[in-house]
Formats: sequence, C-alpha cells, structure tokens
Amino acid sequence: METAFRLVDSEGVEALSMRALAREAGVSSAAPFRHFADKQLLLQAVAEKASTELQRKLDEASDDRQDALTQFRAITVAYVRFAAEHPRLFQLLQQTPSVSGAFLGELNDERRLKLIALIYEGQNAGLIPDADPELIALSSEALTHGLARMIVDRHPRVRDLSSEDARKLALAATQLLQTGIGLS
Amino acid sequence: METAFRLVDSEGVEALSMRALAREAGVSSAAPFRHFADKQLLLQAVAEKASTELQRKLDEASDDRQDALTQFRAITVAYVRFAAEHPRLFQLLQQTPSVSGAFLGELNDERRLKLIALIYEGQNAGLIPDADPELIALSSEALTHGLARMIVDRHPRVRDLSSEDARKLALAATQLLQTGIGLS
DNA sequence: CCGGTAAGTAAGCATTGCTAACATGCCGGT
DNA sequence: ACCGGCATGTTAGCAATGCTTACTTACCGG
Repeated sequence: METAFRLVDSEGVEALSMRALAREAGVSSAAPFRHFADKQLLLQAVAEKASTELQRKLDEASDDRQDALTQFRAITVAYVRFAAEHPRLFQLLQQTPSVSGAFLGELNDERRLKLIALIYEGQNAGLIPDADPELIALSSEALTHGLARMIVDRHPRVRDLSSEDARKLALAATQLLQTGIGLS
Repeated sequence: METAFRLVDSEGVEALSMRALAREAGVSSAAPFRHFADKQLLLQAVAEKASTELQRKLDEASDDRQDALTQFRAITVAYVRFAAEHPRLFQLLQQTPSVSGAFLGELNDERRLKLIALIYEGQNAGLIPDADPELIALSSEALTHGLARMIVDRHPRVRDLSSEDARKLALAATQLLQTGIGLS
C-alpha cells in the first residue's frame, strides 16, 4: 500500500501495474489481491490517502483567527501548491469519482458555507457586486482549480513550477480576482 | 480512425483497446497497426482531430468585427461549451502533451497577443490595475480552464451541464472576473 | 496445543499491445 | 495484357497485465 502510494506519486497512475507493485514490494504478483480485491480499489485507497493529505494541508492553511478572506487566500495557495508538488496524486484524485474532497468546494462544507456567508455580508455592505453568491464561490473555485489543473496538465507557462512560484502565482491570481481585471 | 474518434468521444480514452476498435470496425486485430504504429500514435491522431475541431469552434466564436473583450468572452464560452459537449475528447486533449492547442492561450498566439495588447491599453488608460499583463491573461485562462475542467472532472455543482447552461456559466464567470468580486 | 484466519505462493486464464510471416487485390508502366 | 509493387489485410504468436483458484504457511487466542 505504501509502495503503491509512493509509485503513483513518482511515476503516475497509468505507470502502475499490480505486478510491478508486487515486484517492488518483494512479494508475489497475487499478494496484493489479498489486500485489495481490485486494482480500482487500490487506486481508490491511494486516492483517499492523498485526499486526507490534501485536507490536512488545507486545514493547516486555514487559521480561524484570520479573517475569512485571508483564510480563503491561504487555502487557495495550499491547494495550488499541493497540485504543484504532487501532480500525479492530484490527477488521481480528480479521476477518482468516489473519493470525496477532490475539489476545493467539497473539501469542507463548513469552509464553503463560511465563504458564502462572507459574500452575503459584503453584498449587504455594498462591497461586492450583486451576483449570485453561489456563482461567486464557484468562480473562485474555478480559478483555483484552473491554476492547479494548468500546472498538472503542464500548460507551457506554468509547468514545473516550484512550490514557491506556485504560491506566488496563486496569491497574485486570487488578488486579481478580487479587484477584477476591469475590462468593462 | 473515425471509429476510434467516435469510440473515444463516447466511451473515453481508457475504454479504448486496439482490439475492440478493430472489432468495432469489422477488421482483424492487427489491422489498425497498418495505419498507426502505436496506440499512442492513434490517440495522438485522435487528439489532433479533436484539437482542430476545438480550434474551428473558437475561430467561429471569434468575430474580428467585435471588440477584443467581446471576442474574449465568446472564446471562453466556446471553450467551456466544448468541454461540456465532448468531455472525453477534452480530457484526451489535455493528457496528450504533443498536440498543440490543448490550452486556450496556446490556441492562437495572435489572439493571445491581441488580448495582452488590450490589457496594456487598458492599463495606460487607467482602467486596469497595474499588474503584469501576462498574469492577467494567465488568470483569465485559468478561470476558463478551471470551469472546463470542473465540468469534465464532474465537480458536483457543474456536472452534466447542458450546453446552454455551460454558456451561461462561462458568461457569468468571465463577467465576474472583469468586475472583480471586490473582497478587499 | 490446536484450530482458524491472515498472508503469501504457484499456476493458469483471458485480454491486451504489438510483431512477425504470409496473403490479396488494385494500380501504373512497359 | 502483364507484372511488379504497395497498401491493406490476415493468422499466429509473444510478453505483460488483471484476476482467480487451490495450495501452503505462520501466527495468535482460547
């Protein structure tokens, strides 16, 4: 299992075969099936482990003593950084439908609700345009997810980003979303 | 080849085997290798076809008589709609590194340069915050790509979007990016 | 001490990607 | 009209993969 996690992280999902995994772990090719009925179940387990890992990082990033906006920024940064540091795990995460928490907005309903509440507040105070708060949350998520995806999909301008560069990019992009690009 | 395109579009990449493809096309299992040395080359060819298809739609969407902003919106909509209508092809597109045009910004350098030029203009006129134009373009791309990806990755809030709903969502989100969500 | 269970093994099945080695049919040049 | 070449197909077979079956172990609790 740990071997599987390591192999997926370093080589990618499609490079993993049950037999190679068994070889790597020094057991016979049928041994893994004692622990996982199915290759899919193995991958699911790996994806779940990756998911909790990601969740942990997001929880670390979200310091409740900060205001919600700062927290949102920190979470975005953590999300994008995870994608930059573990692109194959991130990819597996996305293509495993059963594992919860594959997306930012799913990760923590509490967090999402907090964000939406903040948006309401801002609208009442006249700070935020009067759009559907759900839409605003979704767009923020899309920006975050898009950055992460461009990195793992190896978009030419953001491929092989260092963890630090990923942080800077995520910060800059969220900033931009807040102020708007103003092309109107 | 057409069979392959059809199968990938309807069943997805990982569901395609050379032998099943041959069966579907009514030929022997070795026949496809007369046309493609490799499964990878086959998929690459399919990805290329999908790419030109996408390019065509984006070209249609981009009407040069419109101002650049309107064009940008139309392109975003076309991109997201393609993802909603052909998620498996879109996915293949992304995971095929060799095929050019997998991303919005790569699709047409001319278009990208035009967008960046417009950003410069706006900054000189004081309409756009003084950020790196490259960053602004990248963020727009990220938002677009993120929406598309959330759809094909089956994010719970945007899965199985109709083509019309995809259009509305893309429009709303780009609008939002322009005005900013104002959480500052 | 012994019986059940978790873990591993060897052998084998169907399927897959891919590679020969051999057939066939069409097409253009002489 | 013929015939040589080439595009396209075929069958048979190889290694690797996912997965199953039937069999050993080895360990642990009553």
